[in-house]
Amino acid sequence: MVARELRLRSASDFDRVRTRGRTVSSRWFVVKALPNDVGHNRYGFAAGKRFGNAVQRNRAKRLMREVLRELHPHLAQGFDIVVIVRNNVPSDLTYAHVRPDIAELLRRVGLYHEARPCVVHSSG
RNA sequence: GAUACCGGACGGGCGAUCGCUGGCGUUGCCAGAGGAAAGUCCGAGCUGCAUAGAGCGAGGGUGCCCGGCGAAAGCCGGGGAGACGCGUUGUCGAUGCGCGUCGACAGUCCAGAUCGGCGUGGUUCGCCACGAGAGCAACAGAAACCAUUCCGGCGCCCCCGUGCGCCGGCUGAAAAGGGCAAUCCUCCCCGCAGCAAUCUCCGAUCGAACCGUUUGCAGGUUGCUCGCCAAGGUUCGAGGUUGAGAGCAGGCGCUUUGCGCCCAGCCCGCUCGCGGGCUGAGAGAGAUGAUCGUCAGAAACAGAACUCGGCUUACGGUCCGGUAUCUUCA
RNA sequence: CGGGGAGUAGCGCAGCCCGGUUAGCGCGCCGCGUUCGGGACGCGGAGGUCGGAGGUUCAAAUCCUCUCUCCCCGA
Repeated sequence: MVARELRLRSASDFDRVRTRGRTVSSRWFVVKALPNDVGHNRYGFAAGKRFGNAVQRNRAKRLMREVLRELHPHLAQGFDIVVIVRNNVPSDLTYAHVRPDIAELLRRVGLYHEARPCVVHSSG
């Protein structure tokens, strides 16, 4: 989980990032990023109604939050970032599947520069 | 012992590191989703609106009997009308009996009666009132709901026909005795809406009242004066936002860093109904997660959103009880 | 989270309230005719678990219960 100051809180913030932010996507996730004037990053997570029931939507959001919690110290600051899970993701998803996918998307959007992308992360 | 079905209980435990939400005495400590939290099918609390009482109308209500629990919904136990299946009286049918499964079933008994029984409601416990109607049944069949006479047989009127009476018949769910109230209706019961309810505070904005003094370049109304308007200030009211708080997290009260009483669960003591101790989720883009170790272990359905009591639906695995079948041993 | 509505042929809809004949209409589809050919037109035809399961009834698209999917509204 991410601390409250680092979360996107209002619907207007979400709409601004979703309409004007830069978008990259993979088979399972969509990442949108937009510079802000707060001085640090803020994160928002979304799972649509068609993704599954409440348990499956909460599960997906928690996995996304966990990935962003770990990657947050290594990211460029000053952006609002929205991570959206797509509806075709299998329901037996685990952290080991989610983390490389989102890290690759953040690298492609230019916020994440990992020295050796294939190495096992230290906090495992 | 195995398999299947039915009913009930449990709904992973312990440990390590990182992280989240709330509280507190804040380098930390404590607490932190369910049996269904779900569907929203019922009933209550709570809140706002409406409302004298009563009646009429609309809409809704799974409604046998007895006993128990409950605030109510409803649940538990027993019994009955009735339905279906199996067995049995040689077979088929009818009927009777036995067993099993079910049993959302009010609107009556009696040939009839202003009487009586029974049921419902009211009651001053003496008794009183009410228990009334309508509709539907395709196709087939002679005939389908105040019955009827198509066919055959028998009997009677002297004989035939006609007629009358009795018996039988194909059809159909049902053939004169009823069926349907998960048809209308009658009896009985029910105010409407819901925490995105509702209440409080702050802001934009709007309205009303009052103030608006002296000097000087100082808004508009004719150049000036007065007056009026505008700007500004104060008070009151309206308004109700992507705002804040309450509702809201065991409850209530008080002399409010706390104390007292009460409620529920668990544990302990025991003089056996009392005493003591511990515990009580409360978010607001919405808190329970991640990586591992271990136990035989990769486990289903599934996430609190105002609260509580039920109903229904979903569910891997383990344990307990019952029934049926098979196998082994005695 | 709360409150409502709808599922019927490939598509859009009737029928449901008040149960009973073959579940009907328009567009679409198929075949034939017409035309040099196509369209239009005319004739004929196919296509339906009435979202799913259970119940009431002699009989259910219709009545009752449960369930699935979709849509709308409420700060």
